[in-house]
Amino acid sequence: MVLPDKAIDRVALYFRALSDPMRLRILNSLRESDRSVGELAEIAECSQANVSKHLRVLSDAGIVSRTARGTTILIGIADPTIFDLCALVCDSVARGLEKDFALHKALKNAKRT
Amino acid sequence: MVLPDKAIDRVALYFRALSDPMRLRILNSLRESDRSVGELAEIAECSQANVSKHLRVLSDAGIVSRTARGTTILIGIADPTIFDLCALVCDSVARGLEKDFALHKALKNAKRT
DNA sequence: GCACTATATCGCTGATTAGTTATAATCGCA
DNA sequence: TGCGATTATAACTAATCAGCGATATAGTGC
Repeated sequence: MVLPDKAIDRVALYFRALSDPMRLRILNSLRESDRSVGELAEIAECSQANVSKHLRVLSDAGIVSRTARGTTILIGIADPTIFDLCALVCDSVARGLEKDFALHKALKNAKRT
Repeated sequence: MVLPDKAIDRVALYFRALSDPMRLRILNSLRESDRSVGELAEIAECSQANVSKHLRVLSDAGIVSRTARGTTILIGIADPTIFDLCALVCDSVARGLEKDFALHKALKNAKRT
Protein backbone atom coordinates (compact mmCIF):
# COMPACT_ATOMS: atom_id res chain seq x y z
CA MET A 1 0.00 0.00 0.00
CA VAL A 2 1.43 3.36 -0.99
CA LEU A 3 0.31 6.24 1.14
CA PRO A 4 0.52 9.78 -0.19
CA ASP A 5 3.15 11.91 1.51
CA LYS A 6 0.55 14.30 2.91
CA ALA A 7 -1.18 11.46 4.74
CA ILE A 8 2.10 10.24 6.21
CA ASP A 9 2.87 13.75 7.37
CA ARG A 10 -0.50 13.96 9.12
CA VAL A 11 0.07 10.67 10.89
CA ALA A 12 3.57 11.73 11.93
CA LEU A 13 2.14 14.96 13.30
CA TYR A 14 -0.40 13.03 15.31
CA PHE A 15 2.26 10.80 16.85
CA ARG A 16 4.39 13.87 17.45
CA ALA A 17 1.64 15.39 19.57
CA LEU A 18 1.82 12.30 21.80
CA SER A 19 5.61 12.20 21.98
CA ASP A 20 6.11 14.50 24.97
CA PRO A 21 5.88 13.37 28.61
CA MET A 22 4.23 16.60 29.72
CA ARG A 23 1.52 16.24 27.11
CA LEU A 24 0.96 12.61 28.11
CA ARG A 25 0.58 13.70 31.73
CA ILE A 26 -1.94 16.32 30.68
CA LEU A 27 -3.93 13.78 28.68
CA ASN A 28 -3.77 11.24 31.48
CA SER A 29 -5.30 13.73 33.89
CA LEU A 30 -8.12 14.32 31.43
CA ARG A 31 -9.21 10.68 31.65
CA GLU A 32 -11.26 11.38 34.75
CA SER A 33 -12.87 14.63 33.75
CA ASP A 34 -12.53 17.82 31.78
CA ARG A 35 -10.38 20.46 33.42
CA SER A 36 -9.50 24.12 33.09
CA VAL A 37 -6.12 25.24 31.86
CA GLY A 38 -5.18 26.40 35.35
CA GLU A 39 -6.07 23.05 36.89
CA LEU A 40 -3.98 21.26 34.29
CA ALA A 41 -1.02 23.51 35.02
CA GLU A 42 -1.31 22.67 38.70
CA ILE A 43 -1.67 18.92 38.12
CA ALA A 44 1.15 18.73 35.61
CA GLU A 45 3.30 21.00 37.77
CA CYS A 46 4.29 23.40 35.07
CA SER A 47 3.73 27.03 34.18
CA GLN A 48 0.46 28.24 32.74
CA ALA A 49 2.20 29.49 29.61
CA ASN A 50 3.78 26.13 29.04
CA VAL A 51 0.52 24.22 29.46
CA SER A 52 -1.13 26.62 27.08
CA LYS A 53 1.46 25.86 24.43
CA HIS A 54 1.13 22.12 24.90
CA LEU A 55 -2.65 22.40 24.65
CA ARG A 56 -2.23 24.22 21.38
CA VAL A 57 -0.22 21.31 19.99
CA LEU A 58 -2.84 18.85 21.20
CA SER A 59 -5.79 20.76 19.83
CA ASP A 60 -4.04 21.36 16.51
CA ALA A 61 -3.79 17.58 16.27
CA GLY A 62 -7.51 17.30 17.07
CA ILE A 63 -6.86 15.37 20.25
CA VAL A 64 -8.25 17.89 22.69
CA SER A 65 -11.27 20.20 22.66
CA ARG A 66 -11.72 23.62 24.25
CA THR A 67 -15.04 24.91 25.55
CA ALA A 68 -15.39 28.43 26.89
CA ARG A 69 -17.11 28.30 30.28
CA GLY A 70 -17.36 31.86 31.43
CA THR A 71 -13.89 33.26 31.84
CA THR A 72 -12.27 29.85 32.10
CA ILE A 73 -11.80 27.34 29.31
CA LEU A 74 -12.64 23.70 29.78
CA ILE A 75 -10.33 21.23 28.13
CA GLY A 76 -11.62 17.79 27.22
CA ILE A 77 -10.67 14.77 25.17
CA ALA A 78 -11.87 15.21 21.61
CA ASP A 79 -10.45 11.98 20.27
CA PRO A 80 -10.67 9.04 22.70
CA THR A 81 -8.59 7.00 20.24
CA ILE A 82 -5.53 8.14 22.18
CA PHE A 83 -6.49 5.94 25.10
CA ASP A 84 -6.49 2.88 22.87
CA LEU A 85 -3.16 4.01 21.46
CA CYS A 86 -1.66 4.48 24.89
CA ALA A 87 -2.93 1.10 26.05
CA LEU A 88 -1.32 -0.59 23.07
CA VAL A 89 1.96 1.22 23.59
CA CYS A 90 1.93 0.49 27.32
CA ASP A 91 1.55 -3.22 26.58
CA SER A 92 4.32 -3.06 24.05
CA VAL A 93 6.66 -1.21 26.37
CA ALA A 94 5.89 -3.66 29.16
CA ARG A 95 6.70 -6.60 26.90
CA GLY A 96 9.96 -4.92 25.96
CA LEU A 97 10.89 -4.46 29.60
CA GLU A 98 10.13 -8.10 30.37
CA LYS A 99 12.38 -9.15 27.52
CA ASP A 100 15.15 -6.89 28.82
CA PHE A 101 14.74 -8.36 32.26
CA ALA A 102 14.90 -11.94 30.99
CA LEU A 103 18.00 -11.11 28.96
CA HIS A 104 19.59 -9.45 31.94
CA LYS A 105 18.91 -12.48 34.10
CA ALA A 106 20.28 -14.85 31.46
CA LEU A 107 23.47 -12.83 31.19
CA LYS A 108 23.91 -12.83 34.93
CA ASN A 109 23.47 -16.62 35.05
CA ALA A 110 25.89 -17.10 32.18
CA LYS A 111 28.53 -15.07 33.95
CA ARG A 112 28.23 -17.32 36.99
CA THR A 113 29.26 -20.46 35.09
CA MET B 1 -4.50 5.89 37.48
CA VAL B 2 -1.16 7.41 38.29
CA LEU B 3 1.68 6.27 36.08
CA PRO B 4 5.26 6.59 37.26
CA ASP B 5 7.28 9.19 35.38
CA LYS B 6 9.64 6.57 33.98
CA ALA B 7 6.76 4.74 32.34
CA ILE B 8 5.43 7.93 30.82
CA ASP B 9 8.87 8.71 29.47
CA ARG B 10 9.07 5.30 27.84
CA VAL B 11 5.68 5.73 26.20
CA ALA B 12 6.65 9.21 25.00
CA LEU B 13 9.84 7.79 23.53
CA TYR B 14 7.87 5.14 21.71
CA PHE B 15 5.53 7.71 20.17
CA ARG B 16 8.55 9.89 19.36
CA ALA B 17 10.03 7.07 17.29
CA LEU B 18 6.85 7.11 15.19
CA SER B 19 6.69 10.88 14.84
CA ASP B 20 8.86 11.30 11.78
CA PRO B 21 7.61 10.91 8.18
CA MET B 22 10.83 9.27 7.03
CA ARG B 23 10.61 6.66 9.75
CA LEU B 24 6.96 5.99 8.90
CA ARG B 25 7.92 5.49 5.27
CA ILE B 26 10.63 3.05 6.32
CA LEU B 27 8.20 1.10 8.50
CA ASN B 28 5.57 1.11 5.78
CA SER B 29 7.99 -0.46 3.33
CA LEU B 30 8.72 -3.18 5.89
CA ARG B 31 5.10 -4.33 5.83
CA GLU B 32 5.72 -6.48 2.78
CA SER B 33 9.02 -8.01 3.75
CA ASP B 34 12.27 -7.53 5.60
CA ARG B 35 14.80 -5.40 3.78
CA SER B 36 18.45 -4.46 3.95
CA VAL B 37 19.56 -1.01 5.01
CA GLY B 38 20.60 -0.18 1.46
CA GLU B 39 17.20 -1.19 0.06
CA LEU B 40 15.48 0.97 2.64
CA ALA B 41 17.67 3.94 1.73
CA GLU B 42 16.71 3.51 -1.91
CA ILE B 43 13.00 3.11 -1.20
CA ALA B 44 12.85 6.03 1.21
CA GLU B 45 15.01 8.13 -1.10
CA CYS B 46 17.48 9.24 1.48
CA SER B 47 21.14 8.77 2.26
CA GLN B 48 22.46 5.58 3.81
CA ALA B 49 23.78 7.47 6.82
CA ASN B 50 20.39 9.01 7.41
CA VAL B 51 18.53 5.71 7.18
CA SER B 52 21.04 4.19 9.56
CA LYS B 53 20.31 6.87 12.13
CA HIS B 54 16.56 6.46 11.78
CA LEU B 55 16.93 2.70 12.17
CA ARG B 56 18.83 3.26 15.37
CA VAL B 57 15.95 5.28 16.78
CA LEU B 58 13.50 2.58 15.74
CA SER B 59 15.52 -0.30 17.16
CA ASP B 60 16.18 1.59 20.39
CA ALA B 61 12.42 1.80 20.74
CA GLY B 62 12.17 -1.95 20.12
CA ILE B 63 10.13 -1.47 16.96
CA VAL B 64 12.59 -2.91 14.50
CA SER B 65 14.95 -5.88 14.58
CA ARG B 66 18.32 -6.33 12.89
CA THR B 67 19.61 -9.69 11.67
CA ALA B 68 23.09 -10.03 10.21
CA ARG B 69 22.84 -11.91 6.89
CA GLY B 70 26.36 -12.13 5.63
CA THR B 71 27.70 -8.65 5.09
CA THR B 72 24.26 -7.09 4.86
CA ILE B 73 21.86 -6.55 7.71
CA LEU B 74 18.22 -7.47 7.40
CA ILE B 75 15.77 -5.12 9.04
CA GLY B 76 12.40 -6.43 10.13
CA ILE B 77 9.43 -5.46 12.22
CA ALA B 78 10.03 -6.53 15.82
CA ASP B 79 6.81 -5.10 17.21
CA PRO B 80 3.79 -5.47 14.91
CA THR B 81 1.82 -3.35 17.33
CA ILE B 82 2.83 -0.36 15.26
CA PHE B 83 0.54 -1.44 12.44
CA ASP B 84 -2.44 -1.42 14.79
CA LEU B 85 -1.32 1.98 16.03
CA CYS B 86 -0.99 3.35 12.53
CA ALA B 87 -4.39 1.97 11.55
CA LEU B 88 -5.99 3.69 14.54
CA VAL B 89 -4.27 6.97 13.82
CA CYS B 90 -5.14 6.79 10.14
CA ASP B 91 -8.81 6.35 11.02
CA SER B 92 -8.60 9.22 13.43
CA VAL B 93 -6.89 11.51 10.96
CA ALA B 94 -9.43 10.57 8.29
CA ARG B 95 -12.32 11.40 10.63
CA GLY B 96 -10.65 14.73 11.35
CA LEU B 97 -10.35 15.50 7.67
CA GLU B 98 -14.01 14.62 7.08
CA LYS B 99 -15.00 16.96 9.86
CA ASP B 100 -12.84 19.71 8.37
CA PHE B 101 -14.42 19.10 5.00
CA ALA B 102 -17.96 19.19 6.41
CA LEU B 103 -17.16 22.38 8.28
CA HIS B 104 -15.65 23.89 5.17
CA LYS B 105 -18.75 23.01 3.16
CA ALA B 106 -21.04 24.39 5.86
CA LEU B 107 -19.13 27.65 5.92
CA LYS B 108 -19.30 27.95 2.15
CA ASN B 109 -23.04 27.36 2.22
CA ALA B 110 -23.52 29.85 5.03
CA LYS B 111 -21.68 32.50 3.08
CA ARG B 112 -24.05 31.96 0.16
CA THR B 113 -27.15 32.81 2.19
C1' DG C 1 47.47 -9.99 4.12
C1' DC C 2 44.34 -6.76 0.46
C1' DA C 3 40.43 -4.89 -1.98
C1' DC C 4 35.29 -4.64 -1.90
C1' DT C 5 30.82 -4.14 -0.05
C1' DA C 6 27.61 -2.88 3.54
C1' DT C 7 26.66 -0.51 7.66
C1' DA C 8 27.60 2.60 11.57
C1' DT C 9 29.43 6.65 13.47
C1' DC C 10 31.49 11.44 13.74
C1' DG C 11 31.40 16.41 13.09
C1' DC C 12 28.86 19.82 11.53
C1' DT C 13 24.70 23.03 10.18
C1' DG C 14 20.13 24.74 10.10
C1' DA C 15 15.62 24.03 11.88
C1' DT C 16 12.53 22.89 15.47
C1' DT C 17 11.08 22.80 20.22
C1' DA C 18 10.31 22.85 25.41
C1' DG C 19 10.83 25.95 28.72
C1' DT C 20 11.11 30.72 30.81
C1' DT C 21 9.37 35.63 31.79
C1' DA C 22 6.75 39.38 30.45
C1' DT C 23 2.89 41.13 28.08
C1' DA C 24 -1.48 41.13 25.63
C1' DA C 25 -6.28 39.79 24.93
C1' DT C 26 -10.80 38.36 26.79
C1' DC C 27 -14.48 37.76 29.98
C1' DG C 28 -17.38 38.62 34.23
C1' DC C 29 -18.40 41.87 37.66
C1' DA C 30 -18.62 46.01 40.66
C1' DT D 1 -15.53 52.00 32.60
C1' DG D 2 -12.11 49.97 35.15
C1' DC D 3 -10.58 45.67 37.95
C1' DG D 4 -9.39 40.95 38.78
C1' DA D 5 -9.13 36.47 36.98
C1' DT D 6 -8.07 33.31 33.13
C1' DT D 7 -5.89 32.16 28.99
C1' DA D 8 -2.95 33.14 24.85
C1' DT D 9 0.99 35.08 22.70
C1' DA D 10 5.73 37.21 22.03
C1' DA D 11 10.61 37.18 22.64
C1' DC D 12 14.26 34.68 24.10
C1' DT D 13 17.49 30.62 25.50
C1' DA D 14 19.18 26.03 25.68
C1' DA D 15 18.56 21.62 24.01
C1' DT D 16 17.34 18.36 20.58
C1' DC D 17 17.12 16.64 15.98
C1' DA D 18 17.10 15.71 10.85
C1' DG D 19 20.04 15.99 7.30
C1' DC D 20 24.71 15.99 4.92
C1' DG D 21 29.59 14.52 3.78
C1' DA D 22 33.44 12.12 5.36
C1' DT D 23 35.29 8.49 7.89
C1' DA D 24 35.49 4.21 10.63
C1' DT D 25 34.16 -0.62 11.33
C1' DA D 26 33.17 -5.25 9.98
C1' DG D 27 32.37 -9.18 7.06
C1' DT D 28 33.56 -11.68 2.37
C1' DG D 29 36.17 -13.32 -1.17
C1' DC D 30 40.75 -13.13 -3.40
